[in-house]
Amino acid sequence: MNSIRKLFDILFDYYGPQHWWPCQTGARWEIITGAILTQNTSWTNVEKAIGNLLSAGLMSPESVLATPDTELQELIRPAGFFKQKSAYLKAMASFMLERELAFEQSADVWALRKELLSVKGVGRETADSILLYAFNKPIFVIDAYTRRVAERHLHLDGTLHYDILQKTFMDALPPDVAIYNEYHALIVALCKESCHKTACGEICKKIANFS
DNA sequence: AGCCAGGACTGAG
DNA sequence: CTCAGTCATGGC
Repeated sequence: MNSIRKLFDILFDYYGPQHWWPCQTGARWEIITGAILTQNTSWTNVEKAIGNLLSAGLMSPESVLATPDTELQELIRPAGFFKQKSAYLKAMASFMLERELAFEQSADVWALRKELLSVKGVGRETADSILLYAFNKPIFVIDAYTRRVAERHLHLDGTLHYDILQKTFMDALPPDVAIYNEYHALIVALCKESCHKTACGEICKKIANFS
């Protein structure tokens, strides 16, 4: 058993299933919207922006594209970087209108990833989050939390290149959407409980026993 | 009063 | 390819 799998087992045993992505409607476009709005931004701010969009009846690619930039920017303002992100949302909305069906049908995850990376505003993490949580494709998401946990609990170099770190996790795990989905969610759960605090909680002691 | 949050783009070297 | 500068709000 490798330590990456062990950590998953410990976290799953401790926290249980997380049923991500955090979402009001569960709609695919809301997941995609959240993935873009949360770029370098706390989730509480993203929730406000998403709430504004829902209240305004603008939670779909079509309605977003039909909204003037300045109006869209006001709605997503709480999520920060609102000028950039309004453009990113529209770019992604156009892309979805064009490619959503093809994405549902294709099993070539890496080809889909490459396509997503060509959309303005979509980097590696955003692309992988969309693939995993909006389309249920088997790909592992690396983010700031993952890097923190990798360094702190798995003795890995948290500054490794995204693709390298991603491959490290994927090679150590079964190619299973449910596992990739849960693992990332569990890492977030762990970080929200203890990684920001100076003192580690009970869970960190359990992890320490193995590593 | 700063510092930072579930990044990505751009330009420079 | 690596690196700094830029983008912006809200919570602590």
